[in-house]
Amino acid sequence: MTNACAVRKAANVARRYWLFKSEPETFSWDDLEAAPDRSTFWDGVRNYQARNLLRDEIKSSDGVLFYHSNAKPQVIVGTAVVVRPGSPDPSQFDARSKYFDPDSKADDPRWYGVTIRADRRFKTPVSLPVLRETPGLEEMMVIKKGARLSVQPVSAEAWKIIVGMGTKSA
DNA sequence: GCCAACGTTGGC
DNA sequence: GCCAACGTTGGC
Repeated sequence: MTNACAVRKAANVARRYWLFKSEPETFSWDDLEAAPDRSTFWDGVRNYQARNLLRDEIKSSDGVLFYHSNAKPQVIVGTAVVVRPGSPDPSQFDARSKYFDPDSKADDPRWYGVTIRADRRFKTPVSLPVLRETPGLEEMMVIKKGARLSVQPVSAEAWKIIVGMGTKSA
Protein backbone atom coordinates (compact mmCIF):
# COMPACT_ATOMS: atom_id res chain seq x y z
CA MET A 1 0.00 0.00 0.00
CA THR A 2 1.37 3.37 -0.93
CA ASN A 3 1.70 5.98 1.74
CA ALA A 4 -0.88 8.24 0.13
CA CYS A 5 -3.26 5.35 0.00
CA ALA A 6 -2.73 4.64 3.70
CA VAL A 7 -3.34 8.27 4.53
CA ARG A 8 -6.53 8.26 2.55
CA LYS A 9 -7.76 5.06 4.14
CA ALA A 10 -7.10 6.53 7.57
CA ALA A 11 -9.06 9.63 6.62
CA ASN A 12 -11.81 7.44 5.20
CA VAL A 13 -11.95 9.37 1.94
CA ALA A 14 -13.10 7.45 -1.09
CA ARG A 15 -10.74 7.17 -4.02
CA ARG A 16 -12.02 9.11 -6.99
CA TYR A 17 -11.60 8.74 -10.72
CA TRP A 18 -10.86 11.05 -13.62
CA LEU A 19 -10.32 11.09 -17.35
CA PHE A 20 -7.36 13.05 -18.71
CA LYS A 21 -7.26 13.88 -22.40
CA SER A 22 -3.99 14.15 -24.26
CA GLU A 23 -3.23 14.50 -27.91
CA PRO A 24 -0.81 11.64 -28.60
CA GLU A 25 1.28 13.81 -30.88
CA THR A 26 1.86 16.11 -27.94
CA PHE A 27 2.12 13.60 -25.10
CA SER A 28 1.16 9.96 -25.55
CA TRP A 29 0.82 6.97 -23.27
CA ASP A 30 4.18 5.77 -24.61
CA ASP A 31 5.69 9.08 -23.55
CA LEU A 32 4.31 8.57 -20.06
CA GLU A 33 5.71 5.05 -19.82
CA ALA A 34 9.08 6.29 -21.08
CA ALA A 35 9.24 9.16 -18.60
CA PRO A 36 11.40 8.93 -15.46
CA ASP A 37 9.48 6.93 -12.83
CA ARG A 38 6.76 6.50 -15.49
CA SER A 39 5.52 9.85 -14.18
CA THR A 40 4.84 13.33 -15.42
CA PHE A 41 3.56 16.64 -14.16
CA TRP A 42 0.31 17.32 -16.02
CA ASP A 43 0.96 20.87 -17.17
CA GLY A 44 -0.55 23.23 -19.69
CA VAL A 45 -4.20 23.02 -18.63
CA ARG A 46 -5.62 26.50 -19.27
CA ASN A 47 -9.29 26.12 -18.54
CA TYR A 48 -10.75 27.29 -15.24
CA GLN A 49 -13.11 24.38 -14.73
CA ALA A 50 -10.29 21.89 -15.26
CA ARG A 51 -7.99 24.05 -13.14
CA ASN A 52 -10.41 23.86 -10.22
CA LEU A 53 -10.41 20.07 -10.42
CA LEU A 54 -6.62 19.92 -10.58
CA ARG A 55 -6.19 22.37 -7.72
CA ASP A 56 -8.98 21.33 -5.36
CA GLU A 57 -10.44 17.94 -6.12
CA ILE A 58 -7.86 15.53 -7.50
CA LYS A 59 -5.94 13.77 -4.74
CA SER A 60 -3.08 11.31 -4.44
CA SER A 61 -4.05 7.73 -5.27
CA ASP A 62 -6.99 8.83 -7.45
CA GLY A 63 -7.34 6.85 -10.68
CA VAL A 64 -6.91 8.37 -14.13
CA LEU A 65 -8.16 7.07 -17.46
CA PHE A 66 -5.58 8.14 -20.05
CA TYR A 67 -7.44 9.19 -23.19
CA HIS A 68 -5.92 9.93 -26.59
CA SER A 69 -7.85 12.75 -28.22
CA ASN A 70 -7.44 13.82 -31.83
CA ALA A 71 -6.36 10.25 -32.54
CA LYS A 72 -7.73 7.65 -34.92
CA PRO A 73 -9.63 6.29 -33.21
CA GLN A 74 -9.86 8.15 -29.94
CA VAL A 75 -9.13 5.62 -27.22
CA ILE A 76 -8.59 5.14 -23.54
CA VAL A 77 -5.18 3.49 -23.59
CA GLY A 78 -4.56 2.76 -19.94
CA THR A 79 -4.80 3.84 -16.35
CA ALA A 80 -2.57 6.10 -14.33
CA VAL A 81 -2.52 7.02 -10.68
CA VAL A 82 -2.18 10.45 -9.13
CA VAL A 83 1.04 10.55 -7.11
CA ARG A 84 1.05 14.23 -6.20
CA PRO A 85 -1.97 16.51 -5.84
CA GLY A 86 -2.39 20.00 -7.22
CA SER A 87 0.52 22.40 -7.24
CA PRO A 88 1.22 25.52 -9.32
CA ASP A 89 2.09 24.78 -12.94
CA PRO A 90 5.64 26.14 -13.49
CA SER A 91 5.08 26.60 -17.21
CA GLN A 92 2.81 29.59 -16.55
CA PHE A 93 5.88 31.55 -15.36
CA ASP A 94 8.20 30.42 -18.15
CA ALA A 95 8.31 33.08 -20.85
CA ARG A 96 9.67 30.52 -23.34
CA SER A 97 6.82 28.10 -22.77
CA LYS A 98 3.80 28.06 -25.01
CA TYR A 99 1.81 27.83 -21.79
CA PHE A 100 3.28 31.10 -20.46
CA ASP A 101 0.69 33.36 -18.83
CA PRO A 102 2.02 36.90 -18.33
CA ASP A 103 -0.95 37.78 -16.10
CA SER A 104 -0.34 35.03 -13.55
CA LYS A 105 1.31 36.16 -10.31
CA ALA A 106 3.95 34.11 -8.50
CA ASP A 107 2.24 34.74 -5.17
CA ASP A 108 -1.16 33.92 -6.61
CA PRO A 109 -0.71 31.30 -9.33
CA ARG A 110 -3.55 30.96 -11.74
CA TRP A 111 -2.84 27.47 -13.13
CA TYR A 112 -2.27 24.14 -11.42
CA GLY A 113 -1.35 20.60 -12.29
CA VAL A 114 -0.96 17.20 -10.67
CA THR A 115 1.63 14.45 -11.12
CA ILE A 116 0.49 11.10 -12.49
CA ARG A 117 2.28 7.77 -12.92
CA ALA A 118 1.47 5.16 -15.55
CA ASP A 119 -0.27 2.20 -13.99
CA ARG A 120 -1.78 -0.32 -16.41
CA ARG A 121 -1.60 -0.32 -20.20
CA PHE A 122 -4.86 -1.69 -21.53
CA LYS A 123 -4.59 -4.96 -23.44
CA THR A 124 -7.68 -3.79 -25.25
CA PRO A 125 -7.81 0.00 -25.65
CA VAL A 126 -11.37 1.24 -25.25
CA SER A 127 -12.44 3.46 -28.11
CA LEU A 128 -14.95 6.26 -28.09
CA PRO A 129 -17.45 4.32 -30.25
CA VAL A 130 -17.25 1.41 -27.79
CA LEU A 131 -17.82 3.78 -24.88
CA ARG A 132 -20.92 5.08 -26.63
CA GLU A 133 -22.45 1.65 -27.06
CA THR A 134 -21.59 0.22 -23.64
CA PRO A 135 -24.53 0.06 -21.23
CA GLY A 136 -23.85 1.91 -18.00
CA LEU A 137 -21.68 4.61 -19.54
CA GLU A 138 -24.46 6.79 -20.92
CA GLU A 139 -23.74 9.56 -18.42
CA MET A 140 -20.03 9.81 -19.14
CA MET A 141 -19.00 13.32 -19.99
CA VAL A 142 -16.61 12.28 -22.75
CA ILE A 143 -19.41 10.85 -24.90
CA LYS A 144 -21.57 13.94 -24.61
CA LYS A 145 -21.62 16.34 -27.50
CA GLY A 146 -19.32 19.29 -27.11
CA ALA A 147 -17.66 17.96 -23.95
CA ARG A 148 -14.30 19.60 -24.40
CA LEU A 149 -13.14 19.57 -20.81
CA SER A 150 -9.66 18.04 -20.80
CA VAL A 151 -9.93 16.84 -17.21
CA GLN A 152 -13.23 15.17 -16.40
CA PRO A 153 -14.72 13.34 -13.43
CA VAL A 154 -15.50 9.63 -13.91
CA SER A 155 -17.91 7.69 -11.70
CA ALA A 156 -16.75 4.61 -9.79
CA GLU A 157 -19.22 2.55 -11.82
CA ALA A 158 -17.86 3.79 -15.14
CA TRP A 159 -14.29 3.23 -13.95
CA LYS A 160 -15.06 -0.37 -13.07
CA ILE A 161 -16.72 -1.08 -16.41
CA ILE A 162 -13.96 0.52 -18.48
CA VAL A 163 -11.05 -1.04 -16.59
CA GLY A 164 -12.82 -4.37 -16.90
CA MET A 165 -13.03 -4.01 -20.68
CA GLY A 166 -9.53 -2.64 -21.06
CA THR A 167 -7.70 -5.27 -19.02
CA LYS A 168 -9.52 -8.17 -20.61
CA SER A 169 -7.76 -9.95 -23.48
CA ALA A 170 -9.30 -9.25 -26.85
C1' DG B 1 -9.96 19.82 -43.61
C1' DC B 2 -14.43 21.14 -41.92
C1' DC B 3 -17.24 23.00 -38.67
C1' DA B 4 -20.22 22.79 -34.35
C1' DA B 5 -19.72 23.71 -29.71
C1' DC B 6 -17.72 26.03 -26.32
C1' DG B 7 -14.85 29.40 -23.47
C1' DT B 8 -12.78 33.87 -23.32
C1' DT B 9 -12.18 38.63 -24.52
C1' DG B 10 -13.30 43.21 -24.91
C1' DG B 11 -16.27 47.12 -26.42
C1' DC B 12 -20.06 49.37 -24.83
C1' DG C 1 -23.16 43.08 -17.03
C1' DC C 2 -24.31 42.01 -21.73
C1' DC C 3 -23.17 39.95 -25.84
C1' DA C 4 -20.74 39.83 -30.45
C1' DA C 5 -16.51 38.45 -32.11
C1' DC C 6 -12.91 35.57 -31.87
C1' DG C 7 -9.93 31.51 -30.97
C1' DT C 8 -9.70 26.71 -29.73
C1' DT C 9 -11.13 22.02 -29.21
C1' DG C 10 -12.02 17.84 -31.02
C1' DG C 11 -15.26 14.60 -33.47
C1' DC C 12 -16.17 13.45 -37.95
